[in-house]
Amino acid sequence: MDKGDERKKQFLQVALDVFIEKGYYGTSTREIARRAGVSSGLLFHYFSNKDSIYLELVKVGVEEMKIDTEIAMEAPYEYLFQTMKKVFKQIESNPSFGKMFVFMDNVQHTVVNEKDITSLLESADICKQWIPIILEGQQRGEFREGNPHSLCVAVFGAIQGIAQEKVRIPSTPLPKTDWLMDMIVNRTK
Amino acid sequence: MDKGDERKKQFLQVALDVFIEKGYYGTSTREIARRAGVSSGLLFHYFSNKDSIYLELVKVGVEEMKIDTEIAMEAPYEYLFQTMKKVFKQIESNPSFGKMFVFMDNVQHTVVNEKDITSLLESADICKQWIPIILEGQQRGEFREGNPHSLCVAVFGAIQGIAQEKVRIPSTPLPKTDWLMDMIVNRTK
DNA sequence: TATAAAATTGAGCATATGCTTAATTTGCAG
DNA sequence: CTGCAAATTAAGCATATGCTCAATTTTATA
Repeated sequence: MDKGDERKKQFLQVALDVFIEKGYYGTSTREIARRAGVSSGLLFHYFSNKDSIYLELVKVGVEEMKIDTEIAMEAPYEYLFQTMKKVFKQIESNPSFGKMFVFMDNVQHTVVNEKDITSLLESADICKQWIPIILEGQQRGEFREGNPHSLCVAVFGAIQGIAQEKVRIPSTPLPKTDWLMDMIVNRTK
Repeated sequence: MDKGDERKKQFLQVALDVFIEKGYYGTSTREIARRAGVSSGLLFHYFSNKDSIYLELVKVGVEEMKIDTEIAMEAPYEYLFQTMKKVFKQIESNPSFGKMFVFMDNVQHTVVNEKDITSLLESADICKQWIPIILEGQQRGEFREGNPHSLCVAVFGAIQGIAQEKVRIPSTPLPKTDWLMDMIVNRTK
């Protein structure tokens, strides 16, 4: 394994922690370097600037947030259910997955003057991905009536909230997937 | 009305906006002053330092988050339902209420080296306030079985998520209170 | 109008930040 | 061991930040 790649990965891991704790602006390149136990100059040997570290993390996050729209459209209820289950399982077993979740939430709510990031984020907008699927689920009678955007925000807000709490307090017990499904599922059927 | 109080209120309003956009560390006293249209020196005529502006906002937020435990214990379901309704109504009609909601969420997830803030936040911990009430609701059979902490995080995560989206995109339609109640209500009864 | 208090400015100090760069160390193929 | 590329450091520059303070303007009141 390339030693340089190892370093780079280490920097990204450390940067993720600091970004979560202090946000984009509160994170200094010096602190990332310090937590990695090296000089700050080395950071700029691997990354061209602070933004590029952030951007690289955002790219990873965007990739993780992407869903398979085709499969989802075939069985909205089943897909949402399985996706939630998978996400919770990952959050439980792999701390860095939860961290990435929290990070992406912060990213969404932080104004950063970098058009690369802004455009990247549009492609990671959960609502944009999910609204068509929710609509499909409603047409099939699997999901309850109501504004799909609201439903989306409620469901994923809950997931985000849970992830946040889990990262802050790792002992937080995760909810049952059914509870969240009850928010969106059509029970009148 | 005292002119000084007016200024102070203006600073707090502006600061809330910047804190939400850029977080604690990304917010500079100069930017707050600039957005208020005055020199940065004036800011320190009204506030002793940056932390004290932040702290004052946190205090307002904590006050708004407090619930009346006694009434809540008497009728958990009804209280949660009414509280949610009130919160949504306020978010819809009063933008600064929604902002404060988002701000308090950011505050919870930002590490700030100020013990005053840390201790203040403990008293504003939503889960600490709600878990006993959820337990009471479960004993009465109004709320479903399951870990109260999980239930709490799920419900309030959803509310937070909705508030976030509403502040970022004011046209976001709010969900029906019933949807969120379905997450926690006992439907087997 | 005179005067004191309050409001406001703008320059500036000490420190922190993003980033560069020349110099030094490390690791390794020949 | 030698030599060379990659890894790493440390100093430093330009700028931004939190905050102070003396000086100026505005306001109010007698």
